[in-house]
Amino acid sequence: MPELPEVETTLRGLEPHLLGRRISQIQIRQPRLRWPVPTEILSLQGSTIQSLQRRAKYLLMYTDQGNMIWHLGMSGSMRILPSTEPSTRHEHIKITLDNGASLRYIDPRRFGALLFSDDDPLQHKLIHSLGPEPLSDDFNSDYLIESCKQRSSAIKNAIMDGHTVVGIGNIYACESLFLSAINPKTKACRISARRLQALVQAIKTILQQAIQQGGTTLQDFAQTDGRPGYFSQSLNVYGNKADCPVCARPVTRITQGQRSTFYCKNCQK
DNA sequence: AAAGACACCTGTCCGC
DNA sequence: TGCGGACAGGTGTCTT
Repeated sequence: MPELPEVETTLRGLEPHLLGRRISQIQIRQPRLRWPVPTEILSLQGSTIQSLQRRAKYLLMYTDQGNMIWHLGMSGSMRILPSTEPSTRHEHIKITLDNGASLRYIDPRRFGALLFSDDDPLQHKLIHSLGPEPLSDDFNSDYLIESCKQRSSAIKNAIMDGHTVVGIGNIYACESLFLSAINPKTKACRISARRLQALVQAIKTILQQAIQQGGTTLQDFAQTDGRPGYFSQSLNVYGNKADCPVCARPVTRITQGQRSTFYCKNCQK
């Protein structure tokens, strides 16, 4: 999916089009997403969108009649289009606004979700027990050192676990470990405090840069205006497309937790 | 509590 | 060209 920078990019693209707008119609073209789209969503027709928020990789939409919790899964994206624009093959949800614009949810693999929340979406069972936001002050070296102390798993798996820190998926895990020169296979509990501090900094730097570039597009992701995410050009190891930019040796691909890991054996010890 | 495997689904790419 | 298999941004759930 869409990792944190792609969800943040989506939120920023949507905000100016949605805030204060009244929802005139909600069409569920394909209810079979990761979970069936609840029919309560339709009760938001006629409501006014008051605010948007991102928590982890969830996009929260608050209206005066209830809230929506969105997740983009592996291949989801959102676009703003004129309501007259025809729907395409994998467009599963269409929300028509009172000004002739519309929000479209597109997701070829259908691993994404749209859920309804009567009360505080931050207290939803999928969300309430998640770890800190990586760009917040709560995610700092003291915190990461403490949470790695007892962990026997590889550091890459540890930072992709949403109970440690949210928002980091396969791409940004690989890129952060490259930037901090840490071998992804190293057990979390065996990494020095100094190096974990460097990792915290690397994560914050990479995510901020990716947000500035509008995220990373591999196949499906697009910004809300249809442009791709330009951080793809800044990837150092993910995708194995080129040699290591530091030492020029080939990038290595291994499998960890059924996901591909890309790293430089020479630079990441 | 923690770690690992599996499932969900569609599309693309590569080798034969 | 066609077909089979591997692989793809995530994460809840089940099993050890």
